Amino acid sequence: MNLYDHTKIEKKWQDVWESSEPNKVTEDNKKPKFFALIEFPYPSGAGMHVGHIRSNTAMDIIARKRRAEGFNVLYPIGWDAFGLPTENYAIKTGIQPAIITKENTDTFRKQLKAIGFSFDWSREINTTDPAYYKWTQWIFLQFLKKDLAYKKKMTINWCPKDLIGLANEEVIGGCCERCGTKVEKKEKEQWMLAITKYAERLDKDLDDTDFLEKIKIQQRNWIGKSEGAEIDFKIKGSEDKIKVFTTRPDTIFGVTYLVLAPEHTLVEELLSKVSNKHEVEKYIKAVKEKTDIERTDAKTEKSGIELKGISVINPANMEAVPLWIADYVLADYGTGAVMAVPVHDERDLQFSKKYNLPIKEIELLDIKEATDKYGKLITKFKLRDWVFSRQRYWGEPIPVVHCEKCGIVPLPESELPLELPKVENYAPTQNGESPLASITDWVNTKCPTCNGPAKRETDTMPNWAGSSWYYLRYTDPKNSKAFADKKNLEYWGQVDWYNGGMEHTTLHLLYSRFWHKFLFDLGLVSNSEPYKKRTSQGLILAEGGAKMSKSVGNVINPDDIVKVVGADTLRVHEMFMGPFDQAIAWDTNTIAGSRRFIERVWKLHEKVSENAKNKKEEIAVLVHKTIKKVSDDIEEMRFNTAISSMMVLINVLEKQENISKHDYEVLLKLLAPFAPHVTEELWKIMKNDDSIHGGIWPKYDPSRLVESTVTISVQVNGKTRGSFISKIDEDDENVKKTALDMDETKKWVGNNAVKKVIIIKNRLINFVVGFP
RNA sequence: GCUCGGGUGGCGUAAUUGGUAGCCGCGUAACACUUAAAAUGUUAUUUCCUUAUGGAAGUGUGGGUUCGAUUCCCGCCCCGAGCACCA
Repeated sequence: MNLYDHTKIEKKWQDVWESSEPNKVTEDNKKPKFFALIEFPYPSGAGMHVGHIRSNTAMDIIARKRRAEGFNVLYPIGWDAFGLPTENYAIKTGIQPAIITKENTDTFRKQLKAIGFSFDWSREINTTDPAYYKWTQWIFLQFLKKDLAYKKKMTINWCPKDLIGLANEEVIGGCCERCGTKVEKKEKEQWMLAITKYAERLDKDLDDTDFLEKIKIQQRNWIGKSEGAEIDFKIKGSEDKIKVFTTRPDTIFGVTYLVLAPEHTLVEELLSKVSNKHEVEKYIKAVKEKTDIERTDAKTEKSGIELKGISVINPANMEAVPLWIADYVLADYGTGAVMAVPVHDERDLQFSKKYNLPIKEIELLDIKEATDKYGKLITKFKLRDWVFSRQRYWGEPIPVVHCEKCGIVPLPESELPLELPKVENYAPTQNGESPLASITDWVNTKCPTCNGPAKRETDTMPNWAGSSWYYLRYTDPKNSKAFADKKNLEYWGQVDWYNGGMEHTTLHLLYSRFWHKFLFDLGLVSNSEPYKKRTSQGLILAEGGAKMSKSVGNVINPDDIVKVVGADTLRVHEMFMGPFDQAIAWDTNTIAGSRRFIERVWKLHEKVSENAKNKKEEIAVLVHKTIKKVSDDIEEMRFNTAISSMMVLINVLEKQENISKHDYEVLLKLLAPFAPHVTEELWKIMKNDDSIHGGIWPKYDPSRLVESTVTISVQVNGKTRGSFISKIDEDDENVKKTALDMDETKKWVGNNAVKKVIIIKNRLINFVVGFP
């Protein structure tokens, strides 16, 4: 018989699928729909990562199973292609980012096709395609119309190496997420999106989703909803009040001083009345010079200064307490002012000790009563508005102009897409302007309203923009009249299952939920949540457990693996390595096991016999059990144990003299989503005309999951001393009698009195005896 | 510090959710096939004591509940991820 030749088989079927497009879907109302989604990749120059394969294969298995279950499955793919690495490469080489992107997507497409994913390639999208980003810009204009996009002068996180402003989410431990450089502060006018307006719903609506619990928790922590009281403290001898926010109004009698953030708007007003004005000004200046990291690190010692000559009145006991400003109070959370209760707050305690402020012991009030009596109930969020500007070239141009007369004027929708102009030099400028600023004939334009001279906005959008709505575009990727046709949006509805990385939980996942809710409010989509279910895969680390990185040189190239053992083996291996949701170190040596498994499946077809005489109950039961196990495990993403159970089955089948066509084909069907090429080939060898991937998912008979005999374990005082084979559901008395007859039982029970007998049906019997 | 995970053979892991701990795979050893090697197949493989037989210990650690605990409860130690002066 012929040997298993993965190169030949995989090439053969990939060619067939390329021309016949079996996974191209249309909106077919006769079938239930299933929308499977993976995060579309950023087509980096490094090519595909084995981590992509882990996520893609998992959803591919689910998509293929759903097809076999009769669903109309949309499993699309595209490119999230705007971004810094491409731009930096362009700066270095002078090659246009669009050309680099084209090369990279070509490579990725080729690599993905070589793994045999069942994507609908006819719906491929690319965020850098003007026909696509036309609609990203269009959605931005809708935000602008609803005043949810606005410009704000603010201190931004500035990366001095990448010369770019970063969103809070992109600052990791005070450093740039991309290059690790320490982030600095810079004053800049920025475009903002008012995600905080949606904070309440983004938090609450998680209740209705089927996201993994840890994903919900992480989003909730990020949104940071907290309920507390807003309480007014009057400034003594003035009508002015200071509003503080506290979650502990019950501690109000313990207030010994009040603290304002150094940036609090009241500070400037109060300065004239302060007796130590000079010192206070000096202190504020010093704080502002500190970087965010120095300022917000909980470990650095707190500092502050008293506003001498000013005191505030505690509304609970009318006591006058001093007013301070301190760097541990944040201007942009709550009201920027806190009441300090050293007995109940660790930070206030530290501060009090440092500056010798009094510490007052108190009895707590009822939290509800205190809120009603002294203030009002209020909800605050940690979530901040989204900094939406980037001073870079390779992003969607923000479609507005600045007119001297009319101010900020949105481009008319008819002028979309506003395409990126070709430039010579992609490098950002030292003064923080986008490279677009230097293209004067593009920048200088006419105001759409008054026709007078105007300048185009030169900031571009962050690369989270295009990915905030891409799944909607898949439903109707070529539409030029709308971002997608209403009918298609309705047909595909919510994404049924979205798998991706945990690192996107507080960025992409939250941003896209926000955009979706906005579109829902405009009546453009019919669900308020984009994703029904969200799961995530664990990282694949390099051998030894370090992160894979190009600079360390420990990156595994999937092409090399495919060449040697084939795509089917690589897919099975990545699913078999370990639990899907846990990080795991790559180990090239163990691939041999997955390869052997596929070779054994291949070889087994020689044992298939039309008149196989195996009517063994043991095998029939095992086949039913395996169908159940594999089916259930795929739903729970326990791919490792699904494969393990197929291995158990083949270990038994191999030992038979011959096997039935039926049993073999069940194995092939179960394996098909994991290893689509080899199973299709074997399906044809079994003389089937149809495709294995179009067929019917195997069913099991629940009544045939157990054998007629079971092994009963015999324990004495909870220790296993022997076992025997019994009829299933044997009468307790008979089980007891058999067990007592055994030599092992006699030996361990001895002459001791049996105090108690515990029988677990079909599993064990335990004799509890008194010790001598 | 807070919030989530996790700790089981030489290694990756599994365990019907309280019921024979170690399935499946890797590796290792011996044997078969071979002139030989590779591949493949067979057998063994938690550790310790024991000639076999047979014992004992054993799921990070210390307690507890139970006839019985990897699983449940309490305390502690390590590892990973996320957040972090959020009042």
